[in-house]
Amino acid sequence: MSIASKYDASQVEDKWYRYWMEHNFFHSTPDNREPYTIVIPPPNVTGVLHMGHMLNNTIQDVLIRRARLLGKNACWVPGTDHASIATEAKVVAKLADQGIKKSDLTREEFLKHAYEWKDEYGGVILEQLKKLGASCDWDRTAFTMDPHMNESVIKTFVDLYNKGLIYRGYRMVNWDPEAKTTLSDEEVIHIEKQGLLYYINYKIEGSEDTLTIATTRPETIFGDTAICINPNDERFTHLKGKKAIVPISGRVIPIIEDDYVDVEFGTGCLKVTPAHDENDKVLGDKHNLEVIDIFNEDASLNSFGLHYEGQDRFECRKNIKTELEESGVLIKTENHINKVGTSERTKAVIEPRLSDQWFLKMEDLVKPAITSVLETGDVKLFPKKFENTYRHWMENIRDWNISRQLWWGQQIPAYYFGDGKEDFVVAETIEDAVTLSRKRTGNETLTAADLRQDEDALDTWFSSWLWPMSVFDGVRNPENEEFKYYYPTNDLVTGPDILFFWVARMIIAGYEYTDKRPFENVYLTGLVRDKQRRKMSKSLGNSPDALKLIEAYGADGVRVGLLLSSAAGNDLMFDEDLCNQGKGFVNKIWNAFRLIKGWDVSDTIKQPESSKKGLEWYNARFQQTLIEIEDHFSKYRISDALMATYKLIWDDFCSWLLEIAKPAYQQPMDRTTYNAIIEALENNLRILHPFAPFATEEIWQTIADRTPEEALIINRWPEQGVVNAQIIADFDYASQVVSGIRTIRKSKNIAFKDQIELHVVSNENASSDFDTIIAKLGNVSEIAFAKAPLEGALSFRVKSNEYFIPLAGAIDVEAEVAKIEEELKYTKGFLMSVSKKLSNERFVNNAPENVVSIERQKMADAEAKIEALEKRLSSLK
RNA sequence: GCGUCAUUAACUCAGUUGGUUCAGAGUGUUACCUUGACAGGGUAGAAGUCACUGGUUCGAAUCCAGUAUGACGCACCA
Repeated sequence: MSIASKYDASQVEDKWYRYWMEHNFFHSTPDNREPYTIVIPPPNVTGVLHMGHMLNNTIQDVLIRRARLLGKNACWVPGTDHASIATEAKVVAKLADQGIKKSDLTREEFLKHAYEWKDEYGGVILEQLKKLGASCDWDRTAFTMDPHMNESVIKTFVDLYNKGLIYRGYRMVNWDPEAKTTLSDEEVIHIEKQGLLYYINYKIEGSEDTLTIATTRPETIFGDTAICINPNDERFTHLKGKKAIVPISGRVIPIIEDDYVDVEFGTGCLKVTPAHDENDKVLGDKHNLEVIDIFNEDASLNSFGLHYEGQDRFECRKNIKTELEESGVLIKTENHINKVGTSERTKAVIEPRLSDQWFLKMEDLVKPAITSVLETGDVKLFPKKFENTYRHWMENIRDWNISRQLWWGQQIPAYYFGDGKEDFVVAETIEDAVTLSRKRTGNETLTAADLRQDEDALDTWFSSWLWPMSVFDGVRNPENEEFKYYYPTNDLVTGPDILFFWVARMIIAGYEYTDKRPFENVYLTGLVRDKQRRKMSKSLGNSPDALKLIEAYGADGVRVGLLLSSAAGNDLMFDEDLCNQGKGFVNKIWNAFRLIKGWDVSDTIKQPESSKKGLEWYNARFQQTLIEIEDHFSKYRISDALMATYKLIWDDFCSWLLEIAKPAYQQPMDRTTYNAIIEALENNLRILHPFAPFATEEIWQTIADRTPEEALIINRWPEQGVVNAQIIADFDYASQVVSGIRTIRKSKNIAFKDQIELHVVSNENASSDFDTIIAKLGNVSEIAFAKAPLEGALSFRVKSNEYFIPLAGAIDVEAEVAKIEEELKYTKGFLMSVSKKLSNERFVNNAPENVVSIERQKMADAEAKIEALEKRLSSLK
């Protein structure tokens, strides 16, 4: 059989993915094994796969595949969320292309379009995950607006309302004029923007005097209902009790006093616009000011804006500047940097706006979520540094605005039976609402037709915070078998950017509804950045096309590349070279397999000693690495686990073991060694499988014909044995001897095919177990023991052992002397520092015993080496 | 403004209770090596004042304080 010298992922990956799917290996049903569960952070239906998804889904797949190999019942639940704002915007835009306005549609008609859109595009990202190799249980694919998920959300809302935790309030909220909806505080991103500070004169009523205010938003003067000064500000005592006249509108407003005003800032006179500023609203409430809302829902001016009616706020700002200038009341403008709230989704500048919204009281709900993460460790964050951020948010939490003025999402189950603000009931179904309304009103003739459901939908996160429960139907049926089996889930892998949006809220919901954590460990990945350290994002266009990367490097290559340099929680500077390295690694093990497969095997020859010893050593190294990997995984140091695997396979297996075992050209190999090498390769495939699932399965299945039950994906993780540390140390010593030989060959241009002799003056009592290996790898005809240094030979030393390679002629005594003198100098310096340490009484008395004895050993080693070097030197002179 | 985290080789990063020849890895780079697994390879080498300044200690990349730079989070004064 001929095997390609280059591994071609494109020929392999789809084949095995199909095979795994056909045999249902990703599917999980409850049984008596220990469950291991992950729920995917549901990507939103408008999304396409980007680097962040690639990273965190690769990590999840590594964890799931490893759990599967460890014999656990691994269940990875995939799905998507409905992303109300983003999706509604897409659907509105698509309809606009077809000449349809949302306002011309009924809610039902709009939702029909939205579902059509979702059915067409909503699954794209999940299909892309398959290319990456994600072994999700696709039969369980969930969507936050599936009927049973909707029911769970509504049930939760009603329950929280009945507990008195949800209330309706008239508040200043964050209004996104583009999406025409409110946002929660978490959805607002503050960005520094260069703006202007406008200084504007207001006339004082009944006098020719003026006062000057400073504002960043001159267009809001139409909403001014007071001027506020600090009562202690002596500059303005003459203004007390007077009234001011707003420019343009000519409205007369009171001058009020409040020490909220900062004397230092601006002019010391503050215009108060209660409808359009949170702090002004507070002032307004305190001083009983009128509230004038000057904006429409798209942030254009309404009739209070007079001749600016209909203009956008920013357009108006420009125009009003001109008018104020012309009328001479605009004194000056200054550059001013201020932080402006923008919408996370639409990037629109947020407009503070007063309106009726639904809120969830957070104060008591967060308590178990604080205790579990910060005190009991019931839920653990990796890396730990996020605990501080978490604490800060949790301890300063504000009530959550959960209503959105959108149609795409779960409609709020509040039903109005009258025009009063309090004339509503909250119920899971319209039937219940009717019953409740009859009770409230005493009107027994009331029917569903008399009720009007609240127009608003719920925040998408109000669905996804239930995710770990609702995907197993645990909200509606907490006693169902699956929920009891899979919940609490084990690990959650996500980006730190949704720590509050999602992770914290899931923890809150988990404890509120099950009294249990929703998951045990939260692994927060870093952000993927480009080489200029910019965050990769769709809007910057600096994210490489995920599928093209997979095409170019193979899914395995991309997975390995991404993981190699992504320590937990640290940002990842993405560079395509990493994928290339991943691809190179896959190719390396492929070629190792090719080499092994190409050997002729003979049953009649005996196993060479070198192979036997080499295998003993490799097995010890393998066991040692297994422990290391285990330790890395336990700390979520995925990249370290991969690097340990990488080095084991590349350095120990390929560079050492295969070179040791390799038979001479066109010679066969003994059966014992061959079988052992295959076994070692299979073990390597087992531990590499989570990182590079496709290539490992391909090699696994090519090694031998396997039944589906024997597929690698459902095979077993190698068993942990005892590590023989001595053999590893002895081999390490031998490898230094090999390295010494190579260095000399290199420096003297002795070709490898030319055999050499090696003479040893043994001072070290080193093990001779690996002499056959030294002979083979150094192409040494004979290892001879000598009592004294050899004349006319090149030399090197390992510890205090001296090695000589006789070389006819061409020995440069002077160079040899210089080399030895340098080694001597270094070793003496080293000895000095060690003996200085040991002669320090306080060190010997205070340092732990083992540290002192290590230092003693170092001193003895150095002394022995110096002695050998000096002997050698005198023999040369 | 407050807080958190970072700063180690040309690049990306490890360094896990302060103590091995502890100053590391991978990539890159330099020199040499291609009939026989792999040039996506091999062998050997070079490369760092562990940001800076002090302190604690027998001993500091590691602990403490301050400074600088950067990232992130939170709150903001119009």
